Amino acid sequence: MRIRRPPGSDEAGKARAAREAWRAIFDFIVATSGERNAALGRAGLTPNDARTLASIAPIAEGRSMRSLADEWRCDASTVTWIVDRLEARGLAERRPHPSDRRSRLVALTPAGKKLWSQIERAMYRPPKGLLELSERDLRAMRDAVMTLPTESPRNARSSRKVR
Amino acid sequence: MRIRRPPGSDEAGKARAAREAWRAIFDFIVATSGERNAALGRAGLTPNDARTLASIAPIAEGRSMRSLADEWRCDASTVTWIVDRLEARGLAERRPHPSDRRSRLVALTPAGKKLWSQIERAMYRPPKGLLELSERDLRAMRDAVMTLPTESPRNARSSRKVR
DNA sequence: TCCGATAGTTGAATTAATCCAAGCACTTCT
DNA sequence: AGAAGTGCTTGGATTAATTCAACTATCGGA
Repeated sequence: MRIRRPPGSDEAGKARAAREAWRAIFDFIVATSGERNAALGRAGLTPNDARTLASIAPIAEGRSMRSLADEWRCDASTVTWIVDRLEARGLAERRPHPSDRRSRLVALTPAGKKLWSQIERAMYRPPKGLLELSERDLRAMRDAVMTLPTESPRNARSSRKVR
Repeated sequence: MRIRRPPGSDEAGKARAAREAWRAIFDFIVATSGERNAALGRAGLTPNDARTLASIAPIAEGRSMRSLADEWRCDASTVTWIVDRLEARGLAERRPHPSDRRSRLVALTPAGKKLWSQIERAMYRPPKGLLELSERDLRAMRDAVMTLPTESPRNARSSRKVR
């Protein structure tokens, strides 16, 4: 039995386009992940380290350990361990919280900021394969993809007050 | 000093479109990676396990340990360890190589195939945010992105004969 | 002023992932 | 046939990541 589709846009068509687009993107991401991981490795960072830098970098004053544990849904002691490592390498530092003496704010050191900006540049460099697309396609893609919801992982959905 | 650009399409514009597109895609991937990792976790798989399943699944007869070590650029004993784990869970099995008795072919068991097909489905399900795009944008994106070079990581660039 | 929550650390334990060195079994080259 | 090379496993070691339990210091409400 054939389904009669309305002449304009139909949901099935949209879902199908999304599915096909996502599949292609996902495969491309997987295919190019090697380059990015290698870049991290060259910088002496684990993927975890990179995630940590990414979480800390946007907030210059620093973020509490607690807020990191909430964002990553891990035990507080895991954060202690992760930050210890970064601190030992001079990439991050603990600062006193201005109003709560229990809390410590984790912020990047100048060295940490510098390294992170390098990493960021490497991650944001389009993989070579992308440049094989036509300019027309790239523009269309850019216009579409730039309207994607950002939903920063930083603004975590938590009942606790973050920061 | 201004650069005079040809009237039609210019390289700088293309590079810029690529850069902006990639950045948006990359951010989206990062923002949605939590869901996918959670799906893996629910299946009791590490990211590494998933990579392994993905490497083995496409070749029904099985792949030699050596070819996996080459693909992942790791020590042979690491592959032994990884396959041991999968085998202990009944997801993969070692079979004799038909012509070289030193070699063993690693293949998925029926349970492994089943689990992998579930994982694959979960990975290829478009994240909710993607559906917020208009059908028009999704189609444009799909059409662009489907011409992306696949460059399967399976056909590794190695001087050794793989398989 | 207490007392219960909260922030963070420490110590001990576990699991994943990885390497290297040795060794065995088998293949291939001369 | 012998020697050299290849495929894989074992044993030992290391590092990353993570948890839980116990503890200290501090905050905040009744």
